[in-house]
Amino acid sequence: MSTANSLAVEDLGSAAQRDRRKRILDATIQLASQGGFDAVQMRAVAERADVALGTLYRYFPSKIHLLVSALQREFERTETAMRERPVEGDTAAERVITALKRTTRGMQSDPQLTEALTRAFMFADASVATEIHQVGMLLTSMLTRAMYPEGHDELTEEDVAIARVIGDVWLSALVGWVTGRTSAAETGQQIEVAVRLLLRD
Amino acid sequence: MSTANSLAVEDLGSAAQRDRRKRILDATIQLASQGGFDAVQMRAVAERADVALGTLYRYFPSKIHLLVSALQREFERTETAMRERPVEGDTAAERVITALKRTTRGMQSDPQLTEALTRAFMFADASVATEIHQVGMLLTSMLTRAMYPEGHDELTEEDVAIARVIGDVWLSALVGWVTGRTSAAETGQQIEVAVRLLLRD
DNA sequence: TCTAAAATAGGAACACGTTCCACTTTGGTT
DNA sequence: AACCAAAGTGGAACGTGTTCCTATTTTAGA
Repeated sequence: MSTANSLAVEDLGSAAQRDRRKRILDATIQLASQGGFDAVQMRAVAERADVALGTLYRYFPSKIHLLVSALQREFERTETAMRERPVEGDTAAERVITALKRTTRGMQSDPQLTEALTRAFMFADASVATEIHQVGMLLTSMLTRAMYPEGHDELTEEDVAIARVIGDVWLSALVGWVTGRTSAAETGQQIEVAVRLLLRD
Repeated sequence: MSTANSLAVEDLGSAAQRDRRKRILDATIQLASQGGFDAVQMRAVAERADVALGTLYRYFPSKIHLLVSALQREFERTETAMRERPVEGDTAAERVITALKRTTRGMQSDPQLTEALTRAFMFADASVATEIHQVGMLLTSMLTRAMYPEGHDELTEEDVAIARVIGDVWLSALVGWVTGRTSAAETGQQIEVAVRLLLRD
């Protein structure tokens, strides 16, 4: 869209557009935080972001896109934080467990928000593939970094496979918790067991 | 509800009620099979099942309940079939892989239906906990039976944990496939890798 | 500075899940 | 056989995601 000066893959447009986008995502997170998935109503988001409904749909073509994009932004924050302050621990298993539990605890401290973002993620269809993929990459990279903190560039296929399996379990556990099928403690257990099964060294 | 003669946990009511329930689930599966999640519209289900909209809601309090109940019925069929013709294979890993691939292939032969049922399952909230739990039990029992075909009654906690992790991976893989993020081949790969990581003996 | 194109505002309209209501039918009890 | 409570019918109505349209404002380029 903008004629020059696009930094990379992402072209965020003018400052005004970046600002609108930010306002929309902020409004989304606020509403989700207060009332979960159902409270994120497109008219409410538009109003709170001080934007017309049509504009909201120009930026995000559906409620699911909107929520998954919000998830992506939150997740990028988490990933940055984790990169700045890496987890400690003697074994890969310990570090991964610590990293996941830290993240999980963060999410569980805002249950409504987590519910909204997780449900959106799980409900997303093919049209959201791009955003979903990015979130998946972030998760995998977070996990492999916890496995090999010192920039090992020797990631075997097995390493990546393990990270992906752990990611799957974590997502399932999160869904279980979000939908009230498992307690926070059980969620932690579930992750810990899986990691120990996969990373025994 | 019925005064006497309730066999067990499930009380399915009179023959007419069983028949209505069956007609509704049949209609659901037909519509899902043709057009996926979006095509399962409550008015359309009611019409095809020859039932009033209010009656449909009396039997199934929401679209999600309806679809998850349909999933449950389908899954029970699968589980029975698998019980009658157990998978063969020398190791637990082989048998589990075969069982999952067989099931996956069955689901992939009706993509729209699978999409509808899987999305409903992932979107379900706490109010569907009962049905979800039953499906989870079916899946775990299918997996442990593949792991120990000859009625081993010595299921350790680790065995169950492994089965659960495999189930999680399978679900994630299925979601990935349903939402067009991964191909059928990749889905099989993903499952196979996970099982081999977890069941190396 | 002026102008055409793009973006936004504001809001009506539509679709589908869900609820509700008035009326009718059914099935078991007396 | 008459009766009553439960179940079912048919359809209106409501909420929220989504689409669409016109008028206005902003932006980029000549």
